[in-house]
Amino acid sequence: MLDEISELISVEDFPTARFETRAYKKAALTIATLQEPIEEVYRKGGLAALMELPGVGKSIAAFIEEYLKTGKTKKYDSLKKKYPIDIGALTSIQGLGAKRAVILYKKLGVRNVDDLKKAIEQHRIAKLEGFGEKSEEVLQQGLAFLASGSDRVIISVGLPAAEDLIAKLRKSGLVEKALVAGSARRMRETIGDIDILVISKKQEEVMDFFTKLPEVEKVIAKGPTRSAVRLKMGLNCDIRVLKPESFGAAVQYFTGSRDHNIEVRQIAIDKGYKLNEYGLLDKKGKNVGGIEEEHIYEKLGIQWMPPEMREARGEVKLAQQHKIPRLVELDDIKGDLHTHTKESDGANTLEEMAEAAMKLGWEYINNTDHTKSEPVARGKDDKAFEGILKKVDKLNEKLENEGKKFRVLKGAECDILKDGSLDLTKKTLEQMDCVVGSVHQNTKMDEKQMTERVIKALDSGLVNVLAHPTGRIVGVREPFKIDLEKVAEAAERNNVALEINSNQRLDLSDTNIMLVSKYKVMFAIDTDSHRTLEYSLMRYGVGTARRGWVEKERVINTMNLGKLEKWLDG
DNA sequence: GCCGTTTTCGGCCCGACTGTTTTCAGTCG
Repeated sequence: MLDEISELISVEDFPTARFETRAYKKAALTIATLQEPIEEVYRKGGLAALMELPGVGKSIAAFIEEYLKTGKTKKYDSLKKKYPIDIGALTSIQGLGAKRAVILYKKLGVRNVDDLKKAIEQHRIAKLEGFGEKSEEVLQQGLAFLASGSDRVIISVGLPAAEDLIAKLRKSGLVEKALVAGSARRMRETIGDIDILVISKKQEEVMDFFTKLPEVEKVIAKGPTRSAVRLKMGLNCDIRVLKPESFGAAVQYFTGSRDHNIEVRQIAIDKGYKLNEYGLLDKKGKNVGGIEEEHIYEKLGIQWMPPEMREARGEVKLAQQHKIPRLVELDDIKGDLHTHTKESDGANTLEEMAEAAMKLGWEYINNTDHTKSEPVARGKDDKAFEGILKKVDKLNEKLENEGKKFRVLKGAECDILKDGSLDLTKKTLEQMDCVVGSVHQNTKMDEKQMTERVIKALDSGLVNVLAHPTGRIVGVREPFKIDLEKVAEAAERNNVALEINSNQRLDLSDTNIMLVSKYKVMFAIDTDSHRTLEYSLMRYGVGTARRGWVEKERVINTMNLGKLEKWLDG
């Protein structure tokens, strides 16, 4: 409702309309990204608690209270009476904003997406004043795009696509510098578009080259400094050609996030500067920023921070105090504690998995085939694990004889059953170096039951890592209900590491990592690889950990083998 | 309508691109 109000006010022309639009938009965003339902906030703290929320003041707090009490609000109803249109759906169409949506309503009676479709079919839009053939075409394409259901893609798909484009730009010889900005640089779990920044003296040639790449499906906009295309893979991609002296500011600006930038820009203003994508400008309008974004932060007296942290979650304040932590890096990773082989549902042999891990410079992997309750994944019972463990011993012996400094740990991805018991006997599990416990089935239980189930497994003392603690799969499966704080408490108590799964799960997520970080809990960043190629996913787990502000010291697979073994025994 | 270690009144980001226009409004990021 707040979003709709924001849109509808934007078409009004009273003097402060554009600012009220922004105010409602901000409040809507705050509430949409709240960690708990707004009902809870109000129930706990009433009107005062509502007004504590960023962007929520007296009026909007009263609005929320009215809604929670009566299920409706006068403000919304009266605006909807004036503009009885589905403004949210209409403005979600690329190329259609609130103003023209209202014009379409007033002139043609278009109230929703279906009406718009009809108006386009009847060719009525091109004839309107202020519109034209091209406008009608743009709307038609916008509708088609909407229908195609194009959405955000997971970072492990989006970032490589962006990096391929960067590689092509560099190879073209037309650019002096090229990099990916935006949410991909921040390693957000999903990205909605790709932002590319380049320095080049050959603006026009770069744009020609880029818009004609085979990956491009359609050119949306093309100018000397900015072009936008739709890629065949379904994402939009923006490219900007910059002058060297603006590059630092542009990298900072286009990396975002938007909220982070608002905070940084405020500091610039306080210090008498003006910060935009072209530079950090002093009072005389002279650009004092530099070619690297570090210069911008430096000049503002803020410590530079990794892009993954820039989500307006307190990092700016921390940077002002020069207390930015040293986050875990891909190079810190010494091995992978969650891997599968052909033995269960993987694609490679144990030897191949070990070989590939050695090539990455890792010191160990943990061999974790599925257990018997996962027949689909060809899970193994106690008897079968006897054989598997022997195989691991044999391989380790062979590696040692060859003088290789590498170890395969004995483990399993052991199902945590419905009642919290484990899918293998104590005897089998005790022979293992590192047991990864995970919930795969009966995930629909209520929060209390699920929490107790997992805690019981952790309290068994047999589990070393809790895999994908919320069970979610990005874009596929919602997390199950579980009280992660209680789980973290149990994990701390039992010396169990919580997994940050690098595969399509990205579980724990960045915000969940932050949630459990108040406990002295350790993490394991795993790839859950089912083939050697999936080891490359490790960077996304590390990225997610970094988004949760995780330091190297909190990650057990940054330890060398000796230290890790000690930790596992402890 | 929100916000405030310089302000409780007076600010609030702004430039690029496009289409429909003869100088600009709408949309987007």
